[in-house]
Amino acid sequence: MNLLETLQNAVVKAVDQCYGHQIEPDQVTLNVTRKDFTGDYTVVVFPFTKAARKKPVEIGEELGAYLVEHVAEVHAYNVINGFLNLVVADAYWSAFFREALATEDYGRGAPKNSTVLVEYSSPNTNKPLHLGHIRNILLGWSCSQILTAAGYAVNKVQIINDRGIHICKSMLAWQKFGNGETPQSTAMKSDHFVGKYYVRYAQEEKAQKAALVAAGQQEAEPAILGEARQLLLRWEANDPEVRALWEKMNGWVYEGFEETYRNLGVHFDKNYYESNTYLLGRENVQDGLARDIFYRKPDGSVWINLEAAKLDHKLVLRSDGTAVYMTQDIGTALLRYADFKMDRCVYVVGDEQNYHFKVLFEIMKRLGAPFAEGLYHLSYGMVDLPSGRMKSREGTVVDADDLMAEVIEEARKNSEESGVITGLSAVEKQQINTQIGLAALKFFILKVNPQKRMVFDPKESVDLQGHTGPYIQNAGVRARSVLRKAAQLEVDYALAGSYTELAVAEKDLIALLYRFPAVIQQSARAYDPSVVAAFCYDLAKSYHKFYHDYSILQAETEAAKAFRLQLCQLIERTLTMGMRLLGIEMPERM
RNA sequence: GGUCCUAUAGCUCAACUGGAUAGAGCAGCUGCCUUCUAAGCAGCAGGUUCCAGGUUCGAGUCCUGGUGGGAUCACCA
Repeated sequence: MNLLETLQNAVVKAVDQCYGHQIEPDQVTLNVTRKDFTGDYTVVVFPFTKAARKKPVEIGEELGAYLVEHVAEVHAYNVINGFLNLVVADAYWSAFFREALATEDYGRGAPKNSTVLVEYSSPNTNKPLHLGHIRNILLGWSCSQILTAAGYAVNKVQIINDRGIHICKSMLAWQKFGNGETPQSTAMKSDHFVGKYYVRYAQEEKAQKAALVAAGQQEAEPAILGEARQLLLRWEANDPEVRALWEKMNGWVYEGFEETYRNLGVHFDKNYYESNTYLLGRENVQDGLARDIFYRKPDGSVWINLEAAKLDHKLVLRSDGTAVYMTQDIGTALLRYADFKMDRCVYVVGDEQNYHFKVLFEIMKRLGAPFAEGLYHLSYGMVDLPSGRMKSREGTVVDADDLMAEVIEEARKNSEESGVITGLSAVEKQQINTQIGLAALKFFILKVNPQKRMVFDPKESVDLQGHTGPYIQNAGVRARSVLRKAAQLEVDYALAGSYTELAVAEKDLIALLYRFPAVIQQSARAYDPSVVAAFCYDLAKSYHKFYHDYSILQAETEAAKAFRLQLCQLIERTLTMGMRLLGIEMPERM
């Protein structure tokens, strides 16, 4: 039983003993005591006033006295207004600390025997990844890591939108204007290379459109659009030549994506491709039709009536019998179940698709899919620039690769200024600058609640001071530095156990570390990495202050030194793990 | 128009299921490197939590009604 439960149960018992009133443990409001008051946990006593028929302060006194007397973990109490602050015994914190220190992967939850599928990224293959994808990818990766740490078996997948008119446009432009050039011959990153032809297509279409307008034919369609459509038809008819070109160009895109993923430090367990899944789902719809889950209109199209779920009627098969997006998603979900037998499935997709997923989940429920209750849309808001929305037309789209290069370059400049790593090799420097730059970028994005639309200021994202990834890395680096020095000394760690008079700062750090496993669970429950991000920042901040105020290697006694070094160890491990859950590496020095 | 999301310091963000005096960072101003890494620490200043009602011992948080911002409501994906 953890401390919170122990205290809650103790309060239940105290209320029963003192007032003969029965309550449930979850009716006890127990908060972490705010900084300005003494204590570790606070019981809100207002809810007991009716049962006790006494003033809140009196109740607090009585409950506090009872708890101190009967509960070993409660060492002291004080009452302010209707709040009963409990001071947890140092002995409890010390015992916890020793146990946590001895736990290799402190923070990790017990295996839950439950499988979660996380779908994220899911790009189109016509252009390179941009800032919006970065938020998606970081959220997806981080959630996967957090769910894993919470005890779930996690599989990461993406579905690649590799078919459709968009890729045909790139193909067409390459055929027309490419003169056979390749990513190799132009030394371009291959997804950017393909993206270049998508842009080239758009230019051509615009030019043709302008020519038509000039000729007074506003309504006419640019010839090149017809050609692109023709290409799509040939693709659908399995034309070998078109398929070969399609495979070549998509191959280039995948190569480029892989590089970006690698640089971001993420990967997938399985890729799904729309060219394989876009025909899926029709049989499931036929099946559902037979079970009267769907209905057919006179024109042959198939629909579902979701009015009972406060949604609309939704089309699931066109009148010509072909699949729509929804059909495909139904089929893909069932295919994935066949592949992974997941209990839950998380879709990391932008919030413009909220309605789509509401409908999808409702349909899966009605189809009786075994995982239907475990479907979750991790919906995130768009990333705006200080100047407003990113618009490809205005060229304000922030490219993922450029952005990463930029933050790393900023880290490099700062490293040179600080001079700490001047002695290292070029490779080591590069590694450290990469770690720092990416930390800045990743933390900047992940510290924000996913649900909210966020403003991304490139200038601010390369900040390395304050509420940032590098600030947290720096706390870890300081701890490592001390530990490195300690390794050169004779330290008798057996003495740590005799250090029992904890300073407030030390106890606060332990109390913070104590929350780590619960933070991981909460973050997993909410599918929200910002919970872990906030924790890492809190811990780093407390450690920085501790580091400033207390001497570790020159501690007053050998026992204090041994204890503080162990404290540094556990903090370093916890920060490293917490940051890893965000996809952020900890550098050795900085 | 219907539905959903959102509004907190000059700016970017916090505030666990309703709990104490709404917190951080940035930007601005002051201090602290002869001592374990100053990418740090300490301090000053900055708020009618969009508005109006309501529920409650207690509301940034819940309810109702407004206002601003956004998304969505395709035989597109």
